[in-house]
Amino acid sequence: MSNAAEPANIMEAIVSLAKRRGFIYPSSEIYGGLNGFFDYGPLGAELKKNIRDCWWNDMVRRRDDIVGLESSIIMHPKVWEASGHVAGFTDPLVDCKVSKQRYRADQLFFAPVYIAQFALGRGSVGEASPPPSGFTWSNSPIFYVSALETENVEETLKEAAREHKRKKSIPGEFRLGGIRDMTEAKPEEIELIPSPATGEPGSLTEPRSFNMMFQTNVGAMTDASSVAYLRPETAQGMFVDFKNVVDTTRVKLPFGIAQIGKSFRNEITPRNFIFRSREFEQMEMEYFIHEDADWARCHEEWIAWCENWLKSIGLPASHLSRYTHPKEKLAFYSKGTVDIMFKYPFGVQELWGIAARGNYDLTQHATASGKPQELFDETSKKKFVPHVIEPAVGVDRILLAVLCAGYAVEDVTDEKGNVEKRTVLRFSPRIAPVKVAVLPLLKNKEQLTNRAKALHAKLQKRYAVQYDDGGAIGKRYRRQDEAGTPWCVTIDFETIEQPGDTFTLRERDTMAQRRITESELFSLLDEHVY
RNA sequence: GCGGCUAUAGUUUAAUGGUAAAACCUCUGCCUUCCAAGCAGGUGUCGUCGGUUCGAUUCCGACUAGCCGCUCCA
Repeated sequence: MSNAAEPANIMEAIVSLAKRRGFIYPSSEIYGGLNGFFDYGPLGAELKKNIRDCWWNDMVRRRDDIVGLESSIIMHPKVWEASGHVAGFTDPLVDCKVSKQRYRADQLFFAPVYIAQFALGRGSVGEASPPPSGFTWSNSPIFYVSALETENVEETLKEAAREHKRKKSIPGEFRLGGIRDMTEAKPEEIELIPSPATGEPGSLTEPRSFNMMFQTNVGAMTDASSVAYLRPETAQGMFVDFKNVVDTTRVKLPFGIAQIGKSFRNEITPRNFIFRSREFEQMEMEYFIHEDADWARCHEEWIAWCENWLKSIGLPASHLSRYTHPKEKLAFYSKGTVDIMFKYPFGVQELWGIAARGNYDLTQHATASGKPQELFDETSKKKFVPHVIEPAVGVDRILLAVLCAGYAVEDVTDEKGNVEKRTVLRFSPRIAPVKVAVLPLLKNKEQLTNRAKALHAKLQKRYAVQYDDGGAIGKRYRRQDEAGTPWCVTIDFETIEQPGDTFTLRERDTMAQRRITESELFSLLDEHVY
């Protein structure tokens, strides 16, 4: 059961297998591909659908307190203003071309420096304190200084100015012009501002803003009034439709609204296969609770629920861990966020975020829309805005996790003692793209193929199954191993010659074989596929 | 967006300034009584565009995509 693949190459092997077996293709490949986008092939589409269905069934259908929703991908642009995405998604960045350092423009401060000189010119500049008698300030800045955001930016900048004066032997008093950050720099100033890394000007780029929301235009006109965004998260749909759900579905606190759907983020660096892509699918649920409810307990319950759900689709507990966001890094409205982490081959990464968001979102939308988002408390006779616990997970990240966790290359020793490699994807039967493969032992015996086709047709009504009569039986077993099919049933001579109508059931993980009847097979599937 | 490395069949890899090879996979046929058997066939515009050259898959440049490191990840 050893994992023969080198850890360093394991992602490469998984990407290669995913392509070869039809799980995942690069998007638009015949045109050279498109960075950050992927297509799901026949097996990938089944796998992904199964993950969605498991989640939807467990989260919505098998609970009495959660209802489903499908909101539109393009929503009113004001939704994203209220949610903070229009402002908060813009992170202008500045690069230093020499040191290759990158800074957030709003965290990189600069100031022009003026030097006292004899009063030869036409008066002082700016709003500075009066110059010493007999001197006036230089008309234009002699040089610029810069500093990263610290507790005392002004002092740091002054220190930098003193240092520069000393190095360049510039005499006289100095004063700083207004301190600004790089987002406020004029184009002609960029060249003059020194890089914090080198201390020399000329290497900084203009601030470039990376708003991660994809923009489009709605309607025939392409102007400012038609701008709309592809949603960067599905959550806002649940908040915006909160009152609709409350008014039309008889839900009572605590209750949740769940949604599965595509979201879009123009990521600067898509990386790690489908882990961070620009078009991805989210499964989010907003669980609304009373403002006086014990949110911390509810939060913990949802974290545990999510962990158990991940285990139920076959992710090993050994690969799961928790990361609690430090208080000081939380958004001001957040009471706490815990990420369930997964040990991917490329590192331990965020899989499922469970955030206690207070009533921030509903309050924002109430303010922005002018429509109160309140419920009435019959006990206290007061209106209140519910708080929310939000478990948010990416389908694609789960799919990658089950691919990585299930992938194994084993050494198999045959009867003659030869060691061969067996590649297998150990998907849980719940999510496996193919539940069972139906194989006639031999292709050229009609009795076998007829019985096999009949069984296949019967299974096909309820389950994703495959019929395969190509090549030797061993090869077909291995082919199903690579597709992650948990069981194969082989129609052999015992099936048609012995009483009992039994088949060979071959298990993927152990390669063990046993006899099984048709009704036993259906019971087996019924037990494990739900 | 920056730096380094890379791009040959579906996959993994060769060779070569004179238009390419192997294995595996896949498909068709034959054969095959339980773990990638065998035989016979089929499937390739060397990522794209341009430059140098009599001639470029090979050398150069740009672009696109991938990997690694920065950066980013509300």
